[in-house]
Amino acid sequence: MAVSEHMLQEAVDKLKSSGVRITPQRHAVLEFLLNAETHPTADDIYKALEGKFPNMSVATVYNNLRVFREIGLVRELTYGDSSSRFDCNTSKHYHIICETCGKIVDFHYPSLDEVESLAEQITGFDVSHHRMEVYGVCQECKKEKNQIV
Amino acid sequence: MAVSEHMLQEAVDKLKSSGVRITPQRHAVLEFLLNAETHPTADDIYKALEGKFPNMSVATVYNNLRVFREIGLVRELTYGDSSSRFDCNTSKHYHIICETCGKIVDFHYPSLDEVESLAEQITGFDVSHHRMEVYGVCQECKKEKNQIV
DNA sequence: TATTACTTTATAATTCTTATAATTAGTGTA
DNA sequence: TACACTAATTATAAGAATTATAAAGTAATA
Repeated sequence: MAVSEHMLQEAVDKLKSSGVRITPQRHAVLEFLLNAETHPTADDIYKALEGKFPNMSVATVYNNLRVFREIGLVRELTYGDSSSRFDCNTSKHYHIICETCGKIVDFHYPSLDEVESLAEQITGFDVSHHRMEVYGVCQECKKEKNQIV
Repeated sequence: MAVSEHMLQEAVDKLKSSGVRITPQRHAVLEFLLNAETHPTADDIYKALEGKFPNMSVATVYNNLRVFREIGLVRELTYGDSSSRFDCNTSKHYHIICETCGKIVDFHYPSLDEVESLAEQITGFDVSHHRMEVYGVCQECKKEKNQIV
C-alpha cells in the first residue's frame, strides 16, 4: 500500500461518475498501476495479477487500460521496439530513458507552454498537448561500461 | 528529384565508409526516404518500390531501415497505435501531429539543450538526445469539424 | 576468376494488440 | 433481497507489424 487510499478512491470515483463498473479485476489493475514505481507494460500487469486472478484474460488488462486511458486516468507511452507502457498521469512530468537497459525514470521540468504556443502560431494547429522524452545512459549502465573497459 | 544529388551522395558515402554495400534496393530505399515529403512507414516504402523491384521482400525494407538507423542516417519515429515512421534526420526539428487525420508536420524550434543539461544534472544520466512531439488538430480538420456543426 | 562475406528473397515465426461470441457478474430498481 | 438489464470477463482466434531463418544471389577483393 505505497499509494494513499485517497488517490485510489479518487480514481474509482472518477470511473463511477463516468458510468464505468468497478469489477475486482478492474480495481486490481488500477491499484497496481497506482502503486507501480515503474511504468509497466500490459504484460507486466497481467503477470502481476495472475496469482490473484488465475483465470484473468490478457484482453481484460488491455480493455481496462483502454478505459482508463479514455477517461484520462492513465497515459500510454509508446517507444521504439517494445510494447506500450502505462503511467498514471497524476502529475505532469517527463521521462528519461536509458538506451542500454531501457529503464524509465520520471523527471520534472517546467511544462513547455512556450513550445506549444509557438507551434500553434507556426503551423495553425489547435494544440492540445505535447510529449517529450530524453534519452541517455543511466548511472548503473555507465558503471558497468567502465568495468568492462 | 526533389532532393539534391548532393545529399544522396553524402548518404551513400557515409554508408560506404561504414562498410555497407550499396545495392540497388538499398539505394532505392535511401533515395525514396530522402525525397519523401512525408514520413513514410516501412510499408509505404515497400509499396512505393514494388513497381521498380517486383521481387523485393518487405524484410529488405526493414533490414535497410535498420542499417540506416544504426548508422544515424535515419530516425525511427514511433507513435501510438500504428507502425513506425522513418525520417531522414538531416536537420534538427520537431513534429506536430494531427490527432484527427494523423498528418505529421515538421516544425522548427531552437533545440532544447537546457532541458537536456537539466535532466543530466537531476538524474545522473549521460544524455544523448531527446524527442518531442506536439499534438493537436490541423487546420484542414478544424474546417471539416466546423462544417459538420 | 574464385572466394568470401554480405544481401536479398521467401517464408515462417514472434510479439503485441484487438475482435468475437458466450458466459458471468455489477448495478439500479422494485 | 431478487430481478432484469447491461457491461465486463473469458477464451479463443484473428490481425498487424516486425524479426528470424535458410537458401540463393551478388558485390568486393585478391
